[in-house]
Amino acid sequence: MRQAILDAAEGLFARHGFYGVTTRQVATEAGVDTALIHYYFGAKRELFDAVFLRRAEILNQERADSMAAYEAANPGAMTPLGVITAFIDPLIERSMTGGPGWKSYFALVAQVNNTPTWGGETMHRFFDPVVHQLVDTLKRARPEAEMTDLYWCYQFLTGAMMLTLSETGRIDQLSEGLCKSSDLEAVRARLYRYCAAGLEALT
Amino acid sequence: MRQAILDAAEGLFARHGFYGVTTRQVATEAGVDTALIHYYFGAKRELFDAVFLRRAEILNQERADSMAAYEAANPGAMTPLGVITAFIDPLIERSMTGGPGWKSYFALVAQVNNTPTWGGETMHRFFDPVVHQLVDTLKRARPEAEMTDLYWCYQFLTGAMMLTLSETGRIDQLSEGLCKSSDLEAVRARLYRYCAAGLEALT
DNA sequence: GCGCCATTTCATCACATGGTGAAAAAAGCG
DNA sequence: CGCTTTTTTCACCATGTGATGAAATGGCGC
Repeated sequence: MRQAILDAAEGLFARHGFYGVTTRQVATEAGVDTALIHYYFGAKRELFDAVFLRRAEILNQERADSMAAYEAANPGAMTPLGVITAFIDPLIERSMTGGPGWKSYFALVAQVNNTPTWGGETMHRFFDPVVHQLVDTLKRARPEAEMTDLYWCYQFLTGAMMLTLSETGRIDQLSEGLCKSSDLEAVRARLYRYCAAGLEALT
Repeated sequence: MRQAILDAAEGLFARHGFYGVTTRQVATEAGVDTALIHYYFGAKRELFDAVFLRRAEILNQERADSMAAYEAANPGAMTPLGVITAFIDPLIERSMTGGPGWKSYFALVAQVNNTPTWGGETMHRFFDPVVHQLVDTLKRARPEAEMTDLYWCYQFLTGAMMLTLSETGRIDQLSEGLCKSSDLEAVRARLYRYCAAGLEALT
């Protein structure tokens, strides 16, 4: 039941945001009583945090491993493209093969990422260590780069990446079917190079 | 009063999103009665659209003019950097000198941009023409580029740009004060080159 | 002053909201 | 089986929600 509640909450929060979802909707979707949500998670916000944490832990582990593996395999010969690929690819992979729960999750993170009041603080709580690992690894790949530039690069990267992973369907409508949000192979073929080239241009 | 309501709604929607704001809060903030909101705008969603439309019109005009002026000044010698600068700079300029209302507005657009269900549709309704102008102009600057690549470039660009313009404070916390969300000159010095280099790398 | 209009306030409705405590059911265990 | 503990349901509360229609207020030409 605990997992069923998390799954239902994840999907709903992803579609309508924190305030756009009621505990009753979550309960109905999960097929349980409203009170059960409070029994397991307490207040609504704590449920949200539980949803957020569940996959964040997995993601942080995979990304840390991915970057560490890349660095170990290319001692002294790291490129920004390689580091960035190691940083992003675990997410693309999960989105492509992890099932609909992961798609919802990324849409959720994208919203939080762009939420002013508590979004920055939430991202900070769950994702800061792995981002610092990215920036530090990039610094080792390009020692002459300024830290400020690297942080800005991360900002641009995460904005582009999360919007793309959230698959809002905007690009489908805009390009009149030429591009498809769901075509993550097309993203893979472009996003990494895009971000790497941007970084090279700034350093 | 009409403007006061729009201002209050804009600030609140930007901070808490559509569902995170009640008509009563808007009324209190604007110093008017709840019923007045319905008198002027009808349903809550129509109020939201009115907020969204007010500055979208200004923005679309300025961006269209900016890109047209660039093209007129550089016949046959356009660069992606120039086109992208002409596309983004009006927003940066407004955010820097337009007052707090504009800052709220960009935070609002950033959220809508990342909203799955109705976000794509809303962006489509208000901003599609000027984006098509961007893509078409880029195509004239780089005729050999594929349209699909240009659309993806726009997707990455808008993700990076809107997250940055929403000034969530995340980069401040992440970089421990090294970078400041509010330092739009720092953004100007980096974002244009970043996006232009990304585009060149894909074409 | 007076009628006419747009604007603003007031009182209120029907319903949704997050949350709670007690009771019921199910599961673990000798 | 009996007993305890965990899990699930039920009934309910206080408050907040978007929205409405009637009444009051204000400005303005005459």
